[in-house]
Amino acid sequence: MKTLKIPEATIIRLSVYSRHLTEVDRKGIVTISSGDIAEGVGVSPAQVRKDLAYFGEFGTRGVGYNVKDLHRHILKILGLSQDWSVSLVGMGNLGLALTTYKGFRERGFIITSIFDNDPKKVGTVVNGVEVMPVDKLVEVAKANKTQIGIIAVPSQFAQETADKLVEAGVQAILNFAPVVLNVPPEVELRNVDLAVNLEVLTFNVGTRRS
Amino acid sequence: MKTLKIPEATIIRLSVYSRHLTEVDRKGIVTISSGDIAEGVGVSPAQVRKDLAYFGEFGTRGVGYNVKDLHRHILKILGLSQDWSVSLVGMGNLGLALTTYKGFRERGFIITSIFDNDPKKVGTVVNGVEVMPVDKLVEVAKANKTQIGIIAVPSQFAQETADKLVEAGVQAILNFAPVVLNVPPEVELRNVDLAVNLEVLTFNVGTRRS
DNA sequence: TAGATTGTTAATCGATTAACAATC
DNA sequence: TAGATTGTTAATCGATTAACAATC
Repeated sequence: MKTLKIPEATIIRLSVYSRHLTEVDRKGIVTISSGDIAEGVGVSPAQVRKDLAYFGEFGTRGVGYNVKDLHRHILKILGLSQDWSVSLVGMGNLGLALTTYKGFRERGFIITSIFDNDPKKVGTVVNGVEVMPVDKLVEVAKANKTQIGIIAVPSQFAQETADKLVEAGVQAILNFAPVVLNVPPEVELRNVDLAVNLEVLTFNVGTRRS
Repeated sequence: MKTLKIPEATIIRLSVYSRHLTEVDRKGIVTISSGDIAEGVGVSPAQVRKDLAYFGEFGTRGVGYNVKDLHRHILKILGLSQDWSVSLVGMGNLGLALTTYKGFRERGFIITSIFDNDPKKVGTVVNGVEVMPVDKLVEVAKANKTQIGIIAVPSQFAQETADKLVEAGVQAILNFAPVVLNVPPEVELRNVDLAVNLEVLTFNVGTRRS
């Protein structure tokens, strides 16, 4: 098995293709070409074929790709042929939104524990999961074999939360706090910065030739 | 003024530098080198200098950059030396989280109108802004000179929401629905897909040599 | 066979890194 | 002046696009 370096942009697009294939499959369409996929998601056909080619040969020349088959392959590639146990830390408005976000469960991300330090929140049940004090994080997340931690706490508590998640043995962390976190290299870290997205927009608006 | 094409990655990093400079300035530090910034945000010093060089010469050789001065310049570049009037559509849990998100107001993004079609939500006041029916969107957003629209509605309503925002004359749209939207080229569009972020993580976890 | 579409290579384009002259 | 650090160029690395042979 060759381990070519895969561009992250390719992974993001695979995720988008996959969602598109869900739609296409729902419509009962059996076969799809790279051109069809490309049109559906707004990239070039060559890009679609190139992205898929990193992982194997999934199509038939002259015909295209079998929708169900390709979809299965992409889900497998993305690691979505299994469920993932997720721990969410921080039950503010963002935490609540993430907990109830349909897109997570649909893709196999199951929130199995929730932590917050607010005594008013501890003990309440959100989406079927009881909110526990952050003190319990390491113990509970370990016991649950939690694989992914989501940080939705205020920035000043983000690093200590990350430390606890690492101690609990998570493999990956998704961080919504706009700070740079330090985690050991064996833990995958990804940052989502909501304000940055608006700032890219305002930069683009500002530099538009008009 | 030369209009070199600026990488989007540069814009994202400028946003990160800017947030770091807020911290540094708060500590009372007056001068900072590209190496200090680099260390603070986890990139290389050359990258910092290159990013800044797209926009001018902000430092002093042998000395570094004046913190306040550089910060002001970056904010100006990002279009943050003015406030932006933002309209939020969809007052679900995500909409609520976005409305109360401190990071937006801090950076000059002011949510001036909120729309939802749920009669139970219409008329309520969230963070000082009254929720209005989506029917009113075009009229109200126009009257407010709304510049940015945020889409936080279920996927199946995302395109019609985008259409209304375009009709209202917004310059940019931030879309949280995991669908591909069509908007005219003069409207800037950016998609935030929360599930994709988790999928990049699970892909990386799955392909780790271990 | 003729038409269609993949998989893959080569060419192009773009972004990052390294190195260093300029200069405070 | 000596030391430090920028701004910028050249070299490297990586990703996208175009083209086309393979093949259904």
